[in-house]
Amino acid sequence: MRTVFEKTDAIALVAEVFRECGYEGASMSTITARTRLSKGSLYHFFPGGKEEMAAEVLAHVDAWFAREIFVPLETAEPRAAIAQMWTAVDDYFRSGKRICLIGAFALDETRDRFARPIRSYFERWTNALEAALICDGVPAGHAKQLAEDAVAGIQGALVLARAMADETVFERSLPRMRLRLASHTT
Amino acid sequence: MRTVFEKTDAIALVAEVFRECGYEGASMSTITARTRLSKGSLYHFFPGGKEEMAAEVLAHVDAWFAREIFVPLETAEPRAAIAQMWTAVDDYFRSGKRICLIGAFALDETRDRFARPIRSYFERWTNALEAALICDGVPAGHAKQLAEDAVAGIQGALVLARAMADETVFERSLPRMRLRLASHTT
DNA sequence: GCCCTTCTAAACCGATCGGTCTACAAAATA
DNA sequence: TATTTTGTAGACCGATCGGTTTAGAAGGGC
Repeated sequence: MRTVFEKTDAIALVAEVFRECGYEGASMSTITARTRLSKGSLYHFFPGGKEEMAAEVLAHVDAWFAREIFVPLETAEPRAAIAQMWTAVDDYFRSGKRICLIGAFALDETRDRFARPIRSYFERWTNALEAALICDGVPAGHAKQLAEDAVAGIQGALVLARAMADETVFERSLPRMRLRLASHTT
Repeated sequence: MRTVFEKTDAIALVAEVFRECGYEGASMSTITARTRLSKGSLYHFFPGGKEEMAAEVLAHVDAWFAREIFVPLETAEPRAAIAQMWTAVDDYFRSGKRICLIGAFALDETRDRFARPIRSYFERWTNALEAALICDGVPAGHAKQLAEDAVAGIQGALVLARAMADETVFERSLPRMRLRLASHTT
């Protein structure tokens, strides 16, 4: 039997393995086992091996956030864009059952390998949110800190939810952060 | 030449390697290289190998937090204990240059290996902070959420600081969280 | 002095690592 | 149908993995 995949499918499958195991924890054998893709297929799609897989996965995640969150924050009406951000975040992280792959990569030494994409993901997110807040009337000095608090709060809620193996932590935390942020624009 | 170590020294050295590389990223050769401890020494102190090293490191970290943060929160006067918590946190994470090893372990599959200690570390922290807040007059329904927000906020600030390679993120974030928490007890 | 415990050093082991290669099946092109 | 392109399967490679073992140096008790 022969199942044919597209590269896009491969990226999504591999992403889930990296998300669960981390970069070092995801060996080629776990990747092949969990994705059901043979080494042949993987090296066909990613000639550069594990490093290329991770790089493309990071780019794929970044593209999703850019489309669903960053671009709206940068270009759309601020209130609507911020509302969209919270629902997209809740969607993406499946109410805390999924973690942020880019945040996870940032913690150990794999950060050094992918410093640029990791950094630009978080910088674009906080900058876009800051701009939207300013556009919505928040004082400039205040907006940057609120934006950082929101993004950091999301990351922290994911860590806590996973550490306690209790997704309700994330579910309860997200609406509170949303209200707290909103309270500064009204 | 022969340098003699105590087990306590070994734990502290190994802890730093796990903190920087993660569990899977810290191979025996990186551990021996960075700690300057030979395999012989390591397996003398930790007959159970890597897994035992990590377990003892987790216990060591937990003991530090218990002494400096959890016990004060559980037994001392609430305001003073909470103040002590913020300074201890700032101390421990060296203003964001260090990450939380237990938080990092929680993100990938090494969480499954050490689920119990990881979970109990965060549960004790949030529970102790919640109790101190209630003792200080915060409504019971409110206190748990404030406690979770504070602990998650710390973890998130560490992720963000490291992702952006900018320790000022943590330095600026911590006092804000401190004020926010304090504002609920006055 | 002596022994015995404690601790270090490194050679060594099978297993697994990331990565390469050959062989070939299925679609696409013609 | 013949040919080329695209993708799959898995044997295979040297390097490194976590772990074991042997050998011996340092220090304390006698």
